[in-house]
Amino acid sequence: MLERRRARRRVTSEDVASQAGVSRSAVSRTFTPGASVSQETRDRVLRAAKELGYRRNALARSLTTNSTDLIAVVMGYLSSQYEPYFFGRLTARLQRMHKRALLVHVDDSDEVGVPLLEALSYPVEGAIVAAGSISPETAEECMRLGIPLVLSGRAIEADGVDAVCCDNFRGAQLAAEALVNAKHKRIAYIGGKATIQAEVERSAGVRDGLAAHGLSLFAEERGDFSFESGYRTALTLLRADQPPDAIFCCNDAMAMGAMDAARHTVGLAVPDDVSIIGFDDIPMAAWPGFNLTTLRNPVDEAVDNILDLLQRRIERPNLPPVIRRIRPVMVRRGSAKLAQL
Amino acid sequence: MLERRRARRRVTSEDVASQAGVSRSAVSRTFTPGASVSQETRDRVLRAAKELGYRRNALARSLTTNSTDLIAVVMGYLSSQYEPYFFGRLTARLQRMHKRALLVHVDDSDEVGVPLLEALSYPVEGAIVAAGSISPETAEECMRLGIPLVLSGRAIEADGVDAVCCDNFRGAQLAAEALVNAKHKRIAYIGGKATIQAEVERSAGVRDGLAAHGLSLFAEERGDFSFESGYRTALTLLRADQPPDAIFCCNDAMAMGAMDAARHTVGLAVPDDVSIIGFDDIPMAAWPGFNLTTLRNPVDEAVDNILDLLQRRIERPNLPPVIRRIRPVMVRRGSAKLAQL
DNA sequence: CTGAAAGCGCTTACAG
DNA sequence: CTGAAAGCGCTTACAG
Repeated sequence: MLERRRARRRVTSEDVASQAGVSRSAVSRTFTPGASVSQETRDRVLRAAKELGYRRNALARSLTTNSTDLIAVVMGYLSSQYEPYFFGRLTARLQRMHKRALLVHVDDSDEVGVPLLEALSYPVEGAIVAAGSISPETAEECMRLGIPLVLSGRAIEADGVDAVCCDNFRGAQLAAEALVNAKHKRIAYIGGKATIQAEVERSAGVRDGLAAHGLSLFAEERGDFSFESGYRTALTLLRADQPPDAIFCCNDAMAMGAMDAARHTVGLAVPDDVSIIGFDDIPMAAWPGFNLTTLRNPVDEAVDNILDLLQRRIERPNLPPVIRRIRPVMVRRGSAKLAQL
Repeated sequence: MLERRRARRRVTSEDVASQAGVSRSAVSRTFTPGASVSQETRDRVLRAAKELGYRRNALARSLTTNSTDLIAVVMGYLSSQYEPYFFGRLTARLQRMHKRALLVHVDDSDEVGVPLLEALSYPVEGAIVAAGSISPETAEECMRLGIPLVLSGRAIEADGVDAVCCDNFRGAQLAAEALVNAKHKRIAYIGGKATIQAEVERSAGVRDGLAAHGLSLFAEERGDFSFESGYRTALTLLRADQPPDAIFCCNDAMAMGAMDAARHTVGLAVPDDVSIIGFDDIPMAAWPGFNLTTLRNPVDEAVDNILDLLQRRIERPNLPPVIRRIRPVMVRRGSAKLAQL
């Protein structure tokens, strides 16, 4: 019975101190790199700590050191193929930096305000927003609380808020140019949800790329970034009297849906009858069945930049806000007929 | 300049108290549901809190209440398609229970010991292990620290450790039976990494299901759960002099790889030339291009059970350990010729 | 209903 | 190098 109650109460530095016959200060010092403790004291403390199973309480510690190593990370359902890939990298890197991710879940298109602010009752050192949308008011509130904010894939103009985004406009321009150079004449676009920044920018980019050659979009549909929506909208495009000879899709999942529609349902060859280009270069894009030509949205580079900006702003909270744009690169695989380089 | 310094220091209950002209106790009470405060005091505190942008510090609070609402969650790179799906659900549910996930990242096949134990310096109320492997020693250590542990998809025998797993053996049996009933004669198996529990159990199950009808595996290959490995090993099977007429794969990703190999590379029709069955029923299995027949590993049911067990053990730490098995269900789509039900 | 005080588990000047 | 003491931001008996 005694055993049981003992198991439940966490061992404290006081326990270790009395077991080792030293003060709590000595215990604290042995676990603080660089603090001055004699070898003998240190050994006794270490021994006692081991016997008792002591682990210092990071929270109690943070109360005095004022550093928690906690970073709030806002994520959604990870339902796209891109998100989990990004997220896995991000959390791995965070851990390597000895920071801990405190998760905030938001339904994908919700404003992050309430759940994020709730999470901020834990004294995090910063927050990374990689899902949902964030209002200027929420950003302002974080600023007031002194919590540095870094947005991923979404940018707003606000003091103390940094962002890293793919250069979506440029990427879509590249896709349009490559398609035009390969003599495609009827270039269609399948967009994502109109409220999402990536859609706005990619949509503008493809139009701009076409306009530079005196062309405009031959046809256009709107999906919701899901495979299914790519499949469905591609069907509409490909069954028209005049089908497109190329489709640029706002993300890879929709591009894959479009490939499926062309090949399995309409009976068209890709890329011989229709070229298809996606965006993101998720791992699945390289699968032989898809072998998708796409614009790579470089995950590691994005993660590096996010962490770098966060660090910077933790150290110097009053820096002017920055938006870093990551250059996408064209990955040529088999789903589009493109001119030789 | 003063402004700046003010922004950096977090507003405390002391600040609110003096602004409102009340004691810290009063502040604490207004934020503690059910505590007795007069309406007037409450109003003044609320007003002051709002003006100052006060948010009570969950960590400082936890020091006295002894409850942090923090749950450590061990995850990997989310590289399979199943993991992010599972993980998104888990964190959503956790948040709805007003628990916060503290993330622990492990490289997928590593032992979780070091990173998990490090995370436990934060006073979490429990831990969920959904990636990596866990040694009895690590489990024992968690037990000593009084941290309830629930494993997902992996089971070990240890006091104070609960687990929820798919009934993999049963699922694989079902696949074997369905294939035999549909008169397949040459049934092959593509396994996953031999060290993973799901592989061990699914492999045993398919053999058992076959043996019940006097059959045994016609051929066998080993992949690593990735699409690529399914593709590669299926190629070997299908290019043999005597190819199988059915392939059961240890997970959906490999089954999709096998489908791709059959259709795009070898030129075989699925299911007319070869039936293919996967395991898990990841969202992608339903995509038209795959339309994969598979065993559903029910995510929501798993999550419910994990959370239920965790709750139970937090309340009653000394309960005997339990392993809950979730029944998989056969999802009949188009990738396998099966007998009518 | 309210406030002064003790306490949660730690760290860090301070004095020795 | 070491320990006693104060303090981090909160909560909770206790007394009024």
